Amino acid sequence: MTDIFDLDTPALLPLLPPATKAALLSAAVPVHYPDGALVHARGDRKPGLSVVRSGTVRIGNPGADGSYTTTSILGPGHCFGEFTLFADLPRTHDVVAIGEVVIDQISAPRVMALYDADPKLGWALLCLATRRLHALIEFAEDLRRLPLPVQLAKHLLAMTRQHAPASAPASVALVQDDLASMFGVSRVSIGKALRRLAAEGLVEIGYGRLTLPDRPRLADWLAERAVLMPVTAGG
Amino acid sequence: MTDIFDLDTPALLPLLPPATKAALLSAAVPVHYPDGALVHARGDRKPGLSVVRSGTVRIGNPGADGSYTTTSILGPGHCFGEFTLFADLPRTHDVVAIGEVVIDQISAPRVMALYDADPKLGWALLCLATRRLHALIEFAEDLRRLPLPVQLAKHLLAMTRQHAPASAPASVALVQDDLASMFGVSRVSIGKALRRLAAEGLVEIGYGRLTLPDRPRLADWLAERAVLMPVTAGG
DNA sequence: GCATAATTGATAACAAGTTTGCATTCTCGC
DNA sequence: GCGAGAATGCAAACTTGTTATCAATTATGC
Repeated sequence: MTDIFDLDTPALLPLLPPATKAALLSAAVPVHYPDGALVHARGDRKPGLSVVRSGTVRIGNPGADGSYTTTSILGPGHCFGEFTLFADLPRTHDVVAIGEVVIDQISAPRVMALYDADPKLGWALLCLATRRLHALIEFAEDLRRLPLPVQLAKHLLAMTRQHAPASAPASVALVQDDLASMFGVSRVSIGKALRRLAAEGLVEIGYGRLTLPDRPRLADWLAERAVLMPVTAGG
Repeated sequence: MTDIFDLDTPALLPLLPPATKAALLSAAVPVHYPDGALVHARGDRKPGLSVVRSGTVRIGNPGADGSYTTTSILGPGHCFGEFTLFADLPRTHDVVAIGEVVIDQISAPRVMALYDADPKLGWALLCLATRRLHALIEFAEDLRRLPLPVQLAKHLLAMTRQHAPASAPASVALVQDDLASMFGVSRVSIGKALRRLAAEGLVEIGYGRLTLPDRPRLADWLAERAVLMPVTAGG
């Protein structure tokens, strides 16, 4: 499973033309991390771009009270570290390996050189950044306006968007605690929300697993409850 | 007053070298809008970059129930419309003029031409996008973890960051209803939160105006309550 | 000055989420 | 099979925010 919670944002590598991609990867140093290893820590100053080659990483931050907020879970082809390059910021999040992971690390000077040599890289990074920004703005808006069950349904649907065919049941391996840390609410609330969706037959609750038996119906159910007209990419 | 709620993000124009800035502005068509005019509407398809020349605009969206969420209020030098250029999205927000406004409108083809001709433009846009992304991620995190009075205090402080000297009292012209729409909460809650801050002497509540009598003390107060270590640019 | 509109304050009934503690159910390894 | 650990279900007391309504205060135009 690749992108559990990527807010439906594309990965970097597929956005790059072959030549640009090759140049980027040839400038990279692959680094192996065991399960649970800290790839970067919030506050680190060393700038650079990182691309997931294999495995998944969790992007998030521990709170002062011991709670943990997961911002994103990234799979192969996804990148992180742009903040350190363009916003002149230290690492803003902890990055932790989930299982065995290989990360292509590209130092800041090499990224800069590539940026100057090939405008396609900057273009792809801009596409990525704007799409993430958009996804995040919508997420933040949802966070403020939608009741939890609706938010939850929306994201479960987004998580399974690439599961084909679209009309078939889809299931995700997820533990309620993880959902809680993603939405910043307690497990109790997640449980309640899930059971409400389950009561309507929109999800089936399993042990460490959720199933969406009828995604088209879920989509309809969501459309009735959206506060905003949906806006999607493409014409 | 320029940027009421810009999450402390820099404007585009100051990020551009003089030559790039001149090229961009010479490709622009200045358009005048009266108070309350709709500059763009959510869902519009016409892509292009817009730069505020004078006045302020409110970026936000009406909800299905008639409520309104303000995402941002932008002053001179700030830009919007990147989503339509790089993310292949229609307008994601309504943009409404606050008072008389002049906007420099730059069509998509002209922006593309400039992007190819001058890497500095892409660089500046990347800086902007990543900083906004960062600000928004932190905002979303605050939204989930901080109690309202703390959020409020944090943003009041951010709003007055450019008021010099830093140790002097600062005041912002703001109506409680506006704050409510920014935070996506009711006016009642904003009132309560403000009165709580006022009880500690951290803010003074006026009519259509809030004053921070002792910003250093407010900063200390905030530091005690932050869930995350602060991360700032530079350094 | 004074009426009017805008803004803020206050209250009550209600909804949603939190924390805490414990019971129950499921899975996996042996 | 069965036990241990993981994951989920449930309940009670509490906190925070919401809606709705009305009162009090402050600017502003004439």
